[in-house]
Amino acid sequence: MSDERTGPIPRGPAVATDIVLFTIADGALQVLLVERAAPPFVGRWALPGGFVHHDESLEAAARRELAEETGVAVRWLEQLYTFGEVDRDPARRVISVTYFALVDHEPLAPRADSDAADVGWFPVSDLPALAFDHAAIVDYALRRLRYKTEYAPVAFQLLPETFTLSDLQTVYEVILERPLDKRNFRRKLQALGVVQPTREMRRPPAGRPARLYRFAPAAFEALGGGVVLAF
Amino acid sequence: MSDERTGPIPRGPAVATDIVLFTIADGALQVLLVERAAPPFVGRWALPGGFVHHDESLEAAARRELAEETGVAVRWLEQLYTFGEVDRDPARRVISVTYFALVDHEPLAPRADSDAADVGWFPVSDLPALAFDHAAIVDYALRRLRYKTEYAPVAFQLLPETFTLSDLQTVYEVILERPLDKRNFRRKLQALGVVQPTREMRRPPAGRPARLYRFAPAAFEALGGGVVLAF
DNA sequence: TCAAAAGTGTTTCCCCTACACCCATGG
DNA sequence: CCATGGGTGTAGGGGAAACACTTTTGA
Repeated sequence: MSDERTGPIPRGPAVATDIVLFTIADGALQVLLVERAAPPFVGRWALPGGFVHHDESLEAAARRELAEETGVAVRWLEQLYTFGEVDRDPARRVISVTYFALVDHEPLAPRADSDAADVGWFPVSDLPALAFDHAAIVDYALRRLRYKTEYAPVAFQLLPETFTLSDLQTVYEVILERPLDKRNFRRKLQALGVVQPTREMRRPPAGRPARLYRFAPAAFEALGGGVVLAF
Repeated sequence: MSDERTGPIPRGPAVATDIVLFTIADGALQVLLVERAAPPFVGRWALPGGFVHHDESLEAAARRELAEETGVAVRWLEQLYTFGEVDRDPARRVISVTYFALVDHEPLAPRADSDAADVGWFPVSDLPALAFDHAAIVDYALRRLRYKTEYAPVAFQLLPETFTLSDLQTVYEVILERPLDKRNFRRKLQALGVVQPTREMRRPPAGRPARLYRFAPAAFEALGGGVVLAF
C-alpha cells in the first residue's frame, strides 16, 4: 500500500450513489427515473441518487436516497459497480457507487419530492435520453439482472409475497426475453422446493382459479450457492 | 436524483483503491501483500493500494499503484467491490474501490519500493493478520476467483503464454480445491476449442514430453458469455 | 356450452461422470 | 529397464428439452 494512504489526503473525487430500481408492470420491465431539477442536465431524466454523507455507509446512502425519492422499502438491494471515469460528470469529478434494487410494483407509488422535478417508471425497452453515463449504468444493471435471474432468487423480489406460478413464469419471461415451457418450469421449481403452496387461490376474471405460492427462502439456502434456476 | 448532486459538495469520504493480486507458485494460490511503513497499522501486512488521484480513473489508479509496487503489467484486472463502511479505517473515512488481478508467476519479482517496508507473496491458506478490512476483501476476491474460474477464462491468466494441459489442470485444482479427472478435463477443453496446440513440447526432468498449448481467445468469444468451464 | 387460464407425464437426447492402461522419454 | 509424467476411450445415469390434452371456473 502506498504511503499516500496514510499521508495527507489528496484533493479527492466526490462520492455519490445512484440506484437502478427495477419493477415489473404492464408485462414489462421498468426502471425508476427522476427528472433533474438543477444543472447539469436540467430537465433530463436520471437515476435516483446523491452524495454519500460523511457518516453513513454506501448502502445506507443508497437506501436513504431511495426512501427520499420513492418512500418505499426495496425488496432487494445489492451493490452493482463503481463508475469512476474522470469526465463522467461534466461539472466536476464524481465517483458513483451504483446499486441494483428490486421491488414488486403494487405498493409503490413514487411521487416527486422537493429534490426532483418528477419521478416515474419507464420500460427498459423505451428509455428517454439519460443524464451523465446513466444509460451505461442501466445497461450494466440489466445484464446483472438477466444473469442473476438464472441462479439467484431475484425474480421473487419483483412479485408480491404470494403469487401464482404463472405470475412467476411471466417475470422470468419478461427478464430473459424468451418463452419458457410451462411444465418444465413448474417441475423444476417444485423439484428445487423453492416455492411453497399456500391454501389460497386467486380467481381471475375468467378461467380456472390459480393456487398462490410463497417463496421458500429456507429451501433456497439449503441448496447452497450453486442452484441453477436456468430454464 | 437528489439536489445534493448538484449543490455544494459535502465534506465527503476519501477514495482509495486496493488490489488483490493472485498468482500461483509452489503449487499454491498466493496473494501479493505489502508491509505498511506508516500508521495506522504500521508493520502490518496489507493489500497494495492508495488514494485515487483527482485526474485518473479508478482502473488507472489501480494500475498505477500496482506498477509502483510490483513493476509488473498484470494479465487480468477487473473491479471487485467497493467497501465503504464508515469505520473501516480507524483514522478517517476512506472508501476503497477494490480490484481483482491475476498474473503468471514467472516474470514477477516484486520488490519493496520507497512506499512500503516490504513486499511478498503469501499463500492464501496461510495469511498473516491484515490491516483494515483487508482480510474480508481477500475472502471476497477468493470467492470471485473460484466462481469465475468455472465460467470465464481466468485460469489462463495465471500461466505463461504457453502451457501444458497438466499445468492448466493444476491451476484449476488449486483454485477449486478438488481433484479433476484428467480425461474429462482434456476432452472438455478440446470440445470447447479454447486451447490451441502449438508445435512445441516441453521436456520434463523425467517422463514423456508434453505438448504446449496456447489460450484461444477467439474460440472463447465465439461461445458467448454462457460458457461453462465447470469440471 | 363456451371462453379463458390452470394444471399435469412421458420420451428423447445429450452431457457429465467414473474409471485403467499404454506411451515417450531420460537416466 | 525402470521411473516419471503424458496421453487416450467407453459405458451408464441424470437432468434438460420438447411436446398436447384435461380441468376448473365465470359468463
